[in-house]
Amino acid sequence: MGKPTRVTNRVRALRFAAGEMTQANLADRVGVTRQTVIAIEQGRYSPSLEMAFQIARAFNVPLDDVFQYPEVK
Amino acid sequence: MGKPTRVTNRVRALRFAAGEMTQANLADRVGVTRQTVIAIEQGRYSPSLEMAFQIARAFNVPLDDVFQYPEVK
DNA sequence: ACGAGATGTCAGAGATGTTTGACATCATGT
DNA sequence: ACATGATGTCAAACATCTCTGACATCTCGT
Repeated sequence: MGKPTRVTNRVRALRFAAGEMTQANLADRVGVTRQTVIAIEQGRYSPSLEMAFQIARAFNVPLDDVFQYPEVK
Repeated sequence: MGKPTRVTNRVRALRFAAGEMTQANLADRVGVTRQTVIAIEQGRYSPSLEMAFQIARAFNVPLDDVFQYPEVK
């Protein structure tokens, strides 16, 4: 619905790297719904800052490891 | 309006540190309105991830230098 | 063949973030 | 005294993000 975001992320990769972590697992850990995880993995929109922090924490990595913002506009 | 956020920020400090940067200046640079800058500086809500990235870029610092997320919940 | 788990789609309702515009206060300089 | 710029408040419209729930597809194990 929203305009596609410029922010990219490595959520899916990190999730697999973390072992048997499913979308539902991650959603639980972060405290959001599976829908939201799906939408983010697909880059349909960028999450709120709070959620971005929580996701990074779920993987125990800094925020910049999960989300990237392209150089210029 | 929104529930107060857990995310804290150093926008105001960075703005002063950057010299004569006013709220309106920053808002322009980042592409948002002055209202939004005010609300964020006051911690009334946390910005979107995109905006957080843009703000960090406006100050030429990493995102974690501007926004912090407290340890636990 | 069947059931269960993981991923995905769709649509609508609800919550949060952003804009617009009008106006108030304080400090500064002329 | 007046004008200007910087900061702040308020309220309502608007945009974006998140949730709920129902359902489809694929894979895997039994």
